[in-house]
Amino acid sequence: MLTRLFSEVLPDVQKLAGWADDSESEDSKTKDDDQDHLGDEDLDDGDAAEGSSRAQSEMAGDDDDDDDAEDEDCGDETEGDKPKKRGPKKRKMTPARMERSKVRRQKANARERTRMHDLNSALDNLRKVVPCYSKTQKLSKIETLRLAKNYIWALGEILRNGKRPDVVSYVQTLCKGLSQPTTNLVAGCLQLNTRNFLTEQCPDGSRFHVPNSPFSVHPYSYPCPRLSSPQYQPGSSAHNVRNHSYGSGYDAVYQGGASPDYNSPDYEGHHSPPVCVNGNFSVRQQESVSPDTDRNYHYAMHYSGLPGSRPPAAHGLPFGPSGARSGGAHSENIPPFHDVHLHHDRAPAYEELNAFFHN
DNA sequence: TAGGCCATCTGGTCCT
DNA sequence: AGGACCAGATGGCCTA
Repeated sequence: MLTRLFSEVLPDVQKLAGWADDSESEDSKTKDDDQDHLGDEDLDDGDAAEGSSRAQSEMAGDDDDDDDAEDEDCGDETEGDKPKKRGPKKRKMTPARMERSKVRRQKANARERTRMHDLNSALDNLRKVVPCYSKTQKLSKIETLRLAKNYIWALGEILRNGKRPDVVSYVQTLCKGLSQPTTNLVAGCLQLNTRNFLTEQCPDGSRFHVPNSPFSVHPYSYPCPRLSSPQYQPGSSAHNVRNHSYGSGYDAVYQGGASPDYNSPDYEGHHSPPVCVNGNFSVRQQESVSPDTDRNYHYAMHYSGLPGSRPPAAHGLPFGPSGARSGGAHSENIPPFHDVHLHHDRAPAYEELNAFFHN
């Protein structure tokens, strides 16, 4: 069920994307003006990066650890009329104390490394459950979160409307706010034939339609500036997800059509300007359409449980179209895929989603 | 070389 | 006191 997918993925995504509450902004970052304890934190020169100058300036007074005068390094004499600082006095940095501080800092560093590794692991798992996954071309962290957010939104729209969406809206929703390379990758994953968008133009030159499409497709009323833009270089960045520039993706015009109500209060999609989905489909994507892709001219959402609609065997998906999986159903157990894959056949939720898209 | 992305270190803050 | 979480700083790697 979709609700099960929500319950599995949503908490992580909410945490990762910072959805659940924006209360962190109200997190009082009031700096305690009494920072004498900083002097106790000896910086570890061994494994530390060359590091923050602020920290090095903080430790200036700790070098002579065996010095008896403890209070001078607070700079009290320079405070002038200010009262002497209260609170615990700064303690001497004996060699033993420095050693303990060093060990404590190393332990903290190790914990932080582990924590970040866990976070990255969670992101990897998230990459595997969003509609597009490439082992060789990983989505960046921010793009993964954006795509996941869009994906959840799209699924929610399906639940709310109770009917299948048109595929263009679905793709547009998925690609909302994504960079052009990521959009290319997503479109490639969905095997959305760019021919539909780039060449199937109506005589009036302003509307598109998708012939033979099983989906209801809404015409586009506005031409996409990217297609005629000098910056639009067909095939220049297809499948190049990393090291891309977000700049060029933000000046495009959203292409109207049937789409979720992005202005609805429960859609928080204004982090980035919308992208032009049409323009994001590069021609290389079109040119690189393999015979397999041509055979799967219809969108990859057609990978469903029905006979004859399985994904290409070359993908070698370990799971059958029924969504049955050996072992646990938790996303942690999803094995890696060898290349770009759809995920709609890996869980009952996908099966249900497929039902919407299947004729 | 600039810009994007990432890993890591670090200190501050909050919580138990 | 110690751990978790966070954000800033820094440097490395890669690509256009």
